[in-house]
Amino acid sequence: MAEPQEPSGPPRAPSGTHDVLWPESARWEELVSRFARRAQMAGYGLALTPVLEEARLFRRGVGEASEVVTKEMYELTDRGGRHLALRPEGTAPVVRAFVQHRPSVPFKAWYVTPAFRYERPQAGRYRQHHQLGVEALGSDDPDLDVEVVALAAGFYDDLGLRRVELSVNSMGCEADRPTYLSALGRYLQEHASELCQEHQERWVHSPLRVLDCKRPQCRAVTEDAPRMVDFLDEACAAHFARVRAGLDALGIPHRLDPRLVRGLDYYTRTTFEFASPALEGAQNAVGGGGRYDGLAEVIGGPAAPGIGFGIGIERLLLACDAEGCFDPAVPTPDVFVVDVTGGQAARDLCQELRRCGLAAERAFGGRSLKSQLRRADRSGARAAVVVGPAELQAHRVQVKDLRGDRPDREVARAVLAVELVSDLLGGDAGTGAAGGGP
RNA sequence: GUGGCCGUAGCUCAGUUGGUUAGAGCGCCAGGUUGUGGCCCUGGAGGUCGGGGGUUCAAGUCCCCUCGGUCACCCCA
Repeated sequence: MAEPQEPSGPPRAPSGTHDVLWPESARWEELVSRFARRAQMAGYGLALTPVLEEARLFRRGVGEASEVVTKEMYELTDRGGRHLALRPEGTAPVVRAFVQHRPSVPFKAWYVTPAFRYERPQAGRYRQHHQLGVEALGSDDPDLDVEVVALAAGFYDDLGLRRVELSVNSMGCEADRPTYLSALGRYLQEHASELCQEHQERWVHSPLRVLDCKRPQCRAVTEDAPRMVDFLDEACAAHFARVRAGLDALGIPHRLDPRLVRGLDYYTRTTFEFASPALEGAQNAVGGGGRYDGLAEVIGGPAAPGIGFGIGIERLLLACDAEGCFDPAVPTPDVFVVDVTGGQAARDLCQELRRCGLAAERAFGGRSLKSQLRRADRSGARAAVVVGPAELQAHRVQVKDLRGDRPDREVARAVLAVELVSDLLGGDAGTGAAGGGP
């Protein structure tokens, strides 16, 4: 544990965290709203759960064996002596809420949340990153698996991503996994000397992790290792077959990856991962998830099967950049109010125009006419409303078309809002929005 | 947590073998037009050269430490 040293200079975002400011944040707004729309269309409602949870939730739920919990979790003791943790992932908290409140099933929820993992930061890997996800509890119907995977796949499609590759596997269940683990164990024992240095030591402790190892020695060994999919009992095999048939039926391309092992301990049966080959480097998983039929029980609740996924927003946006897609227009004001008579007119006009449904912007601080018009232009507003002494006197304003070549015109102040709504919003919007208190 | 590379204005970057007051483009502000934006021209503001220590007559340039970024490992979103 490093001795913390007092940083110098003004405070900055901690290592591995980052700010998202305008206009980049406009992409986040659009991204989240598209996901929300898709989730709602499929019957998922928003779930908001605390960023802080009891640390034991993750120890038990995510698992003592997972590195996410053992090496990467942000833990703290609060003033009341409670042992808490910043959520390292999104599933366990939703399952905890499900167990705590027992909503009717199937319980289908979507979320957007920060997730915290103490790792060495690099591109696409942060100590605080953000995930979009869904969880569906209370049914083990394989068609639910298909629905969940299809939701994610459709979302990638929505963003214009064309190169996202879906891998699927089945991890089996409590009944058939021991048989597989002993078969895998026997195989690894025979080939232990051929494994990479790290796994020569560790294969006994976590044999499944060897399957995930990317070093050539381990890859060579696991190429012919026993595959979980060959050890599924009848029910699990049928379940997995139905899932794959469902994906085929919906036209969702996918590839069986018998070595797909996910790093969180709770997974059973269906697991899946979306990777973007457009992303350089190792951080190319843009989403992943699976079924967790034992999780609710593990954390002390009723038996309740479930499935879900998480999508990393930062990585997803990197993938969009790499593919050159999802570049939504940054919202701009409809109208920019220029006032060289002291500011009261701008104050009042902005309020009025906004009430009528127009996005109105202005300058502050008594700037020159030239300066205000320059800002109007750079704001991207389609029109400028100019108020000078003469206009003020005559109860009129000048309207300038900033994007086209329509000549300037004078409009009576009293009818300005109506005129602009008609001009800029196509005539029908905003008419009901006027009135009401300030 | 291990190792490699990098850190100069808000942004993208120049800065010669260590050598006067550290530069450019973009952006920002103002002026060129006593009331008219974009294009153009002129000027201005803005830098503890990431931070600290050391070597030296002299450090943005060299050394050490540290912080941050980045890449690989690891892990995963």
